[in-house]
Parts: sequence; structure tokens; C-alpha cells
Amino acid sequence: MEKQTMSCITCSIRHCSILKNCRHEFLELIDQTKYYMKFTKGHQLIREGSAADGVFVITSGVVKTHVKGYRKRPFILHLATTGGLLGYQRNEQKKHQVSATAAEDTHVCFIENKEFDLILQKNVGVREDLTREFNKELSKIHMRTVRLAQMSVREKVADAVLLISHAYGMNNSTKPFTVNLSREDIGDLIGCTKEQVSKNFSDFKSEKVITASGKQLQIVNYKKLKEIAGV
Amino acid sequence: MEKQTMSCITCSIRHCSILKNCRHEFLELIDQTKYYMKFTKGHQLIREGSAADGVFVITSGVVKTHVKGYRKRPFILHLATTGGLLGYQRNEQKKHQVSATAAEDTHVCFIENKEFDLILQKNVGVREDLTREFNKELSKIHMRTVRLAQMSVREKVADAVLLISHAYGMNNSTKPFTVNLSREDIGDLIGCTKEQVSKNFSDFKSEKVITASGKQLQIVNYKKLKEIAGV
DNA sequence: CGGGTTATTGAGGGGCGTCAACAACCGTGG
DNA sequence: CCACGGTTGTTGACGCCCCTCAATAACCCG
Repeated sequence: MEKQTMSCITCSIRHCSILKNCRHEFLELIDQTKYYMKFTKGHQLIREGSAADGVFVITSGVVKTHVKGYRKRPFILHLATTGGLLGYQRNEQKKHQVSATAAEDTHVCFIENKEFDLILQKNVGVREDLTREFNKELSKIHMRTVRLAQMSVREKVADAVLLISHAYGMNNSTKPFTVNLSREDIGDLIGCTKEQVSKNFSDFKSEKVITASGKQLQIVNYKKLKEIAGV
Repeated sequence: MEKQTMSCITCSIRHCSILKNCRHEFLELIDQTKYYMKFTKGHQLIREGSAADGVFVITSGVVKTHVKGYRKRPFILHLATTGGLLGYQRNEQKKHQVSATAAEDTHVCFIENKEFDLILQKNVGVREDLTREFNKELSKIHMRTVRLAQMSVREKVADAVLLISHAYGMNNSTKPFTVNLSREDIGDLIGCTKEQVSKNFSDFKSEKVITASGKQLQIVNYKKLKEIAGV
């Protein structure tokens, strides 16, 4: 954990983060008080049930947000990435509701509650953006819920591959990319077993939709993959 | 659709609605501008994709919120009830994201955007409550997502029965109550077929957990039902 | 190189979706 | 009042999907 040297004002992700409409003077406040932190993959940023002292803004990397699910089995709710806000979802006792773990090496800025609350109070724009953000997130999780409830495992695996490719910034690129998610992680993303993920990956390979070996994943045929996922 | 005669200030649900922290002067504004409406069961209050002109506060009844899901199959996201807010979830184009249909005869107050936005702007308390509300809703849908993704159909049916009994205000009461939801609706609540709902109801009956005939539903053994649902 | 984790593949069986037949219930009109 | 057609609920047969378990292979780290 170290103080950030770079300024918020010149930060490359400023315009895709929750602070895009933050007034200049408050960005300077954050500059002075924030912590710039690095988490190597596998490290947990947030633990479900712990006290929420502030929020994280992801400047680079991929973070999986997850909860202890049914019969203690983990479930991955979301893959957050550059510009994403973590740790704002809390219960009445100001405890985190959702865990967050770095899926890739990740850089974040940590803003303490005191400053973040002040900004929300004094910046209508940021507040509105946050509400919009909640609205969007609600819609997304709704759609995800429906898909999880209604689709077959094959369809869900295809969906997960698309979700992952999106989180890893491959917009429809057919280039191979490295994913540090185990088959079990992918299963926990859709509520199925690691074996089913493996089997469906094999199927997709023989159908020439993807190639995959080890951590390398490549989507060869987006059109077909989307067809399988019913998108 | 008719003007409300009763005042917001003396409204019985005022303290359990989103307006519990609304300042007096603004309640009077709503009083003058709101519409009091009645919807008989089966009638649709909100249609997914339509323009969002305002919000609804449920004063009595039960409303199912639903979306067109995977391959056009409906999915019921939530059973909203007295005090609930409907229609605030919108996309960038101010279109409703979620449909709402009365599951029972329902009374609502309709507040137009202009007034509701003004209240949000001028009442810190209401704004904070709304954020809290979003937070809570997000948590709830997260938990629901996990359960839908990880549980078996038997478990999900048990869960649905508990969800319904909660929506119908039976807190752990073993009295019979009338539910105007078809078996198919219940299936759409958890993403399974009506036949599976029927079969599991039969199982629960022979296990002496519930009794059900027609629209009448009765939870005989909450403890066992909760065990089945893994709560 | 070896031990531990992770991935792949197969066998087996049960859960659940599909289809179909039938029963029960409903509002309508004779 | 019954008759009736339409909707909804119940139950069973059937077959596939997917979970579980297990064996083997591939990978990764010291």
C-alpha cells in the first residue's frame, strides 16, 4: 500500500470512473487522501461481513466479486474491471455484503468513507452518476438472474465465456487471451460444476467455437458462441 | 384513475414507504399532484420498454415485477407489496426496464417525475433512503440470484413458497391464505416448469409441510419448509 | 524431478423438462 | 339449473441433461 504519485486530474481512467463528474477541487482532495494499492492475483480486497471503511476504484486489472452462497458454496456475482467501483454495497451496519478478490494483478485507488461521502454530498453530478450506476447494475443483475434461472448449462457456459471475454476487454476480438480463472471459478460464475465447464469447453472446441489450452482462451467464432448463448 | 381524497400526511403507509423522511411541505405538494389508482388483479401497471412518466407507491395489494426472459419466456423478479416503490428502474432513454402486473387487487399512488425529482432534489432524507433502498434491493437480488443458480428445483419451490408467504404478509402464520398466482407463475418465479411446481407441491403435501387446494395455500410446518429451502 | 493442484474424460444414476392424458375449475350462455 | 368450452392443475411415462464419483492426464511450484 502506497500513496499515489499520479494525480487524479490526469488519471487515464478518470473519465470512465464514478468520478468523471467530480469537481476539480474535490479531485484535489482525493489526490491528497487516497491510497494507491496493488493486489496480486488471488488476493482478497474485501471480505464479506467486514467493516466498510471506504470504496475502491479499479485503475487496472480484473476483480471477481463473490458471496458465500447456498451451502457455503461460493458464487461469483461479477467480474469488475477498469473504472469499476467496489465496496459501496453495504448493509445497515456498514458491513460489506460482497467479497472481492483480484482475478488478475490489480491496481486500485482506495477512498475513505469520509472523503467519498463528502464528495457525494457536494457533487450533484457524482451523486446522480452513482444512482445511475446502481440502476444499471440492478438491470444487469436482473438480466443475469433471468439467464441463470432459465438457461441450460451449455447455454450458461457459452454466456460465461462471453462475460469473461467482455471483462477482459476483448470486444469481439478473436485474439487469444490469458484468463486466471479456474474451471471451478467459471462454474461458480454460473452455478454448475467444474466438470460441466470442462465438458462444454471440449464441445465448443470440437465445434470450432473456441480454442482453449491452460489459461489461454480464444474465441474463434463469436457469432456461433452468441447463438449458443441465445444472445 | 381518480384523485386521492386521503392525505399523504395521514396515510397509513407513509412511514413504511419511500416518503417516510419527506418534509411536510413536499408531502402537501404530492397530495395535490398525485393520482390514486386502483388496479384489479391481472392488470398491467408498467410495460417493459414504455416511457417512464413517474413512479408508483403501493398502498395495498401485491404486484409482480417481471421481464421477458430468455427465449421470450417470462420471469418474475419480485413480488412487491404495501409500501413498495415501482417504476424507478429505468434505462438511459427513460424507458421502464421491468414490467409490473397486479397479482391481487392493488391500490397505488402515482407520482409524476417532475414532483418526484423535485423531492429527491430537496429532501436529503428521501434521497438517502432511496440509495439505501437500492442497496437493499441489490443485496436481495444478489441472494436470489445465487439461490436460483445453485439450488435444486425442490429447494427452489420451497423457497418460492416462503417468498410468496412473505409477500402475502403471513409472517410465520400457519393460517391458510389466498394466492392468485398460477403454478406457471410460481414456475416463472424460479425458472422451472409448472409441472415441477405441481409435483413438488404434492410432495410437500404428503410430507405435511403445506396444504394447498385451488388458490388456497397454507404453510403447516415452517421449520421443515425452511429446512428444505436450506434457510 | 516429484507432489499438489487443476483439467479432462467416462460411467452411472437421478433430477427435471417435455409430452400427453385426464381431472378440476371457471365464467358464459342456453 | 345444467351444459360447455377453455383455462388451469395433477399425474405418469420417457428420455436427456447434469451432478457425483473416480481414474487419468496435464500443469505448476518448489
